[in-house]
Amino acid sequence: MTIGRLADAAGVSVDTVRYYERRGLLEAPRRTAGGFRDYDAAAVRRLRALRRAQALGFTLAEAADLLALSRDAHADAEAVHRRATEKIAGLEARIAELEATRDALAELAEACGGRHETRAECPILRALAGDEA
Amino acid sequence: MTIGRLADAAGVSVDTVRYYERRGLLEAPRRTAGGFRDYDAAAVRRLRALRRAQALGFTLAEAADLLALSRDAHADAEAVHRRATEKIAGLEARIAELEATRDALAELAEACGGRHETRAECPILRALAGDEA
DNA sequence: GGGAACCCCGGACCCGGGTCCCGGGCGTAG
DNA sequence: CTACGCCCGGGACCCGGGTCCGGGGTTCCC
Repeated sequence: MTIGRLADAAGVSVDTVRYYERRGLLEAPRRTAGGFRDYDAAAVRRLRALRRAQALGFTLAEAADLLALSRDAHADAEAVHRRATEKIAGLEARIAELEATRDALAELAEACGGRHETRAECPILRALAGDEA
Repeated sequence: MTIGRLADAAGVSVDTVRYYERRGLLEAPRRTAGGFRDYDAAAVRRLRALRRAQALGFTLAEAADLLALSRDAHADAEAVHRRATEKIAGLEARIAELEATRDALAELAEACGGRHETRAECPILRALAGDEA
């Protein structure tokens, strides 16, 4: 299977596949006589697994790490569970940050409302100017 | 006021001030005879306002845009309000994405639990492998 | 066997928001 | 007048995850 077919099968671009190989996330496949990469079905599974891990919020490095755990030896399912728990905590933290930002902005937007005050009175502009008192 | 004092006053680094100037977010100040940047109190206010806008979730370009609105002519407070509303929507969308990711991961983590199944049974690893059925 | 479609490699570039480094020039207190 | 700290410009580099490009070689179908 050529890189193009692998890419199609996994729903990524050819460039992405080569990029993953450079990053060490995807093993370098054997080559045809002409030098073309030649992949097997395992590569499709691996690539899809990487994408699923990514969709679950893991970075590429973390995804590779997770897959290594699943491949390595006597499955350390506890380690996998820990990675997941940490990632959830990270997501929660990020969500909390964004919510705090959203709340602050929503409060200002509401105070501002549809009312078209002059710029000196717009709560948003006042907040930016530092009129917090 | 030198760039170092401005940076201290606004709580950013000297490099950041120069970076903002390069980006056109901060007006190039006048210079001393020796070529040093010489800032006034307005620069401190401007820099702080940029940082506040950033803290409210705006990118630097958006922050500059907002400040331009507040400076321009007969305050178009409605435009400011619209920018805020759009940004809130963007934040909500991002939060929803992260929550979906978190929920998916939390579900897997709970199914996995503390129980140390073999890797073939760990729901997280199974999900990565594509065993969704 | 011809030509279209695909693949090779390596490097440059993108987003956003900076940080770090270098060699050399100011500015000021002692 | 000297020493030390701050400043100058400009370019390179960081994170993460890719994308795009150019010039050339390979495969495969008709």
